[in-house]
Amino acid sequence: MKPKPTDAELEILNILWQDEPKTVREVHDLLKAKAVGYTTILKQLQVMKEKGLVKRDESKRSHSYYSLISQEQAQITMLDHILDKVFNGSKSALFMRALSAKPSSKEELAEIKALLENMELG
Amino acid sequence: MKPKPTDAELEILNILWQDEPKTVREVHDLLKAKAVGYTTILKQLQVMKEKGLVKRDESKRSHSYYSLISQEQAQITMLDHILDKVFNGSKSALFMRALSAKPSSKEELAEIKALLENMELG
DNA sequence: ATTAAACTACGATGACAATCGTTGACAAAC
DNA sequence: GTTTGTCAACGATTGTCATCGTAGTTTAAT
Repeated sequence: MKPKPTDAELEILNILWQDEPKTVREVHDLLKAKAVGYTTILKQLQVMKEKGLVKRDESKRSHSYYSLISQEQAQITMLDHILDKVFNGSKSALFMRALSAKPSSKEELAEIKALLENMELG
Repeated sequence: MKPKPTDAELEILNILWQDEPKTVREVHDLLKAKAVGYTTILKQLQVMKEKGLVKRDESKRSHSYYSLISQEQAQITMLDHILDKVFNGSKSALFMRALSAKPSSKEELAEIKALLENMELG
C-alpha cells in the first residue's frame, strides 16, 4: 500500500495530476507563490520517489516526474484516515459535517442526491 | 484557530470527548492496548496544553484534563483540510469517494438521505 | 516525622518532514 | 574547446512528532 502523502507532497501531486509529466523546474514555477526553493522541490520529489509515490524518467536532460498514486487513491486513503481518526468510522457523521460545515451550492446538493439515487439501485 | 491535532493527539481527544475530565493515568489505562508508556501520555497532554487543545485542572493531586477543542470542531478542521488538499475544494467529489470507497450500510444510506431532505428545505 | 507510593516535570532520543546551500556533471553558446 | 548556465545529487539544518527514563515533588500511611 502506498503511504499517506504529507501536505507538501500533496501540493506537488496535485500539480502532477493536473498535467503529467513535469520537471522539477516546472513544478517549482507553478509553486512559486509558496516562495519555496528549487532544491526543496527537487528533494521532495526525490523523497517521494523513495516512497514510490512518483517515478522518474531520466532519458532526457531534465528529468521528468510522473505520479504513481492516483488522485482517487489519495482521496480514499485520506478519507479512510479521518473516518478512522475523528469520525469513529461513522460515514454518516462525516456526511453530516460535510453538509453542515459550509453551505453547499444547489448544484452540489443536486449532484450528491443523484449519487445517492444510483447508490440505492445497487 | 486551533491547530490540526496529530494522530496521537486525536487518540487522546477521542477518549476525552467520550468522558471528561480524565487524568493521565486514566487515559493511559484506556490506551494500554497501544502499549505506550505513562510518561508518553503525560508528555503528549503537556504538549497539547501548550497548543491549546486541552486545559488542565491542577487543584487536585492528580491533574485532570479537559478538551478545549470539540469533536465537531476537529471534524470540520480535518474535513476542510482534506477538502483543500486532495479534493480541490469539491465537496461533491468528496461525497462521491465517501460513497463508493467502502459500501455503506442501508442504515447509513437512509440517514444520509434524510439529511439531504432536511438540507433542501433550507 | 519518616517513608513509600503515585504523580508531574524535564530532558533526551530517534524518526520523519521541510527547507536550503554546495558541489559536480552536462550541454549550449560563444 | 573554453566558458557559462542549468540541472540533479548529496549533505546539513531546523522543526515537529512520538516516545521514554530519570529526577523531583506531593500525598498518604505508618
